[in-house]
Amino acid sequence: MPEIEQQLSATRADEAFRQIRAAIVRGDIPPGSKISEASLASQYGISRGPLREAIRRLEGSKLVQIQPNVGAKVVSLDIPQAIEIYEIRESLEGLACRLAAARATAEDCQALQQLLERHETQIRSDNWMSYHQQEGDLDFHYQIIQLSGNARLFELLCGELYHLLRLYRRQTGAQPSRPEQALKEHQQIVEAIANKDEELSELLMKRHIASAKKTLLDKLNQTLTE
Amino acid sequence: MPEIEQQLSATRADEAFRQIRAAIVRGDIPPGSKISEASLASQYGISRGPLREAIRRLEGSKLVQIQPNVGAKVVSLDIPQAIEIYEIRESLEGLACRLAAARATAEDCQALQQLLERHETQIRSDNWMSYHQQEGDLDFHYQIIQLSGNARLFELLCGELYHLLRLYRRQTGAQPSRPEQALKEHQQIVEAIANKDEELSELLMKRHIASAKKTLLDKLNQTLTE
DNA sequence: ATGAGCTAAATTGTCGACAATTATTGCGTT
DNA sequence: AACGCAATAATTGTCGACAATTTAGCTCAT
Repeated sequence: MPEIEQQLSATRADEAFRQIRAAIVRGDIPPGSKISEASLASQYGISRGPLREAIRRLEGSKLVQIQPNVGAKVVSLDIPQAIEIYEIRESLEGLACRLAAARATAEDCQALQQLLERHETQIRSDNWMSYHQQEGDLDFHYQIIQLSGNARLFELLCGELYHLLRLYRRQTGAQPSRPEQALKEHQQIVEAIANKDEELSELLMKRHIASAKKTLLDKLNQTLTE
Repeated sequence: MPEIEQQLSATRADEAFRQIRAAIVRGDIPPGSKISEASLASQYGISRGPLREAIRRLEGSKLVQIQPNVGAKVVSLDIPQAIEIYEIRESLEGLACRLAAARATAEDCQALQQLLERHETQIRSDNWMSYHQQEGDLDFHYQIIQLSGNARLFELLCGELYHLLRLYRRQTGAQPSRPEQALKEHQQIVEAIANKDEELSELLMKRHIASAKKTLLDKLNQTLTE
């Protein structure tokens, strides 16, 4: 019996891409910092060729910005840029939620319900850290987006925007910060989906995200007036 | 006097990226066809290194799909995928139009008006080809999106989705096919923006795009039932 | 004829070295 | 001491060659 080799990535460039992306989102490579090809190449034990390919793919994910003949820098999001992202997210997740309401089966809704119940018990427990808050919140949104059935929408939201959101949250240390309210809104959303009420589902999801956007707008105004 | 060298792109990889992208969108490299690194490299007179970087960036633009150890293929959109794109576009351009209504100045609205008047005269002229139809239509949407003031939204719609739309239209030979109706809808949208009616602007734009989406849905059903 | 298995050709992945550009350091002048 | 400039160091861009993998073609047995 041959050993089962867990082939995480077929190519070294792909492997480097995933690891660097994780390092950026995790905050190990701080936002705004310059990426040295030679340094990273030796760090991952690969040549500069595959590494450059990985960087080009990171650019496609909007996680780094490349300046020709100068180098790549990890993106650093300011508040106006984060607001731009939230505007897009509000629109797209509203769409996702409407589509989910149209297509979700009874089993799908039950799974969503169970997810929320898990979150509720976790909120009431003591070892509920802000990290799990964030991940729990993202779990819920991931599920909804996947239920939309629009693969490109899923790719766009979960494959691009969410990495940027994670990055921004880690950069500013901003946690969702209102777990009970968020859970309540999540429950309302699931109820609307279960009732197959497309319009209400979209409205509630947009409002849910708009409340997070408003926090950013307040922070921006606060920054401008002080 | 030294000759003025028009430095279109700083690097060969970037130059190749733009040229290949143009070739794909133009249809010179047909959808679904495989991309040979050696062939393209010699065609553009560069080495395989920069070419591979260009391909990785094309993957980021969703114009090619890469299979490790196999190669890159130009994407080939079927009707369900095109519908997915139109769903996203409907949502995002609705957002863009609402933002544009909120921010557009009187001069902006006047420029939009003049653009539509140019289109009107072109429609009534004889040498009005479907190619210019499409470009004129895109012109209008470009302007609106730019007026939204959301740079990331502009990047997303005009830098990614629109290339895919062009590709799909060229692949299927589907022209907008209702220039008078489209122009009328464009005029209504501009009027709503000029009145700073955000909700109506968003509604009209979404409806405008939804009508194109419906054409695709009809085609899909027709394909399924025949 | 058809299909499995092997061999060879073609294609992709990776590397190290060199060229070109940019960033830095140190010097000299004002 | 501050500024500009030149030489140098560091970094990015590019190339050609080799390794690894996939694909194509061929042989041979059923």
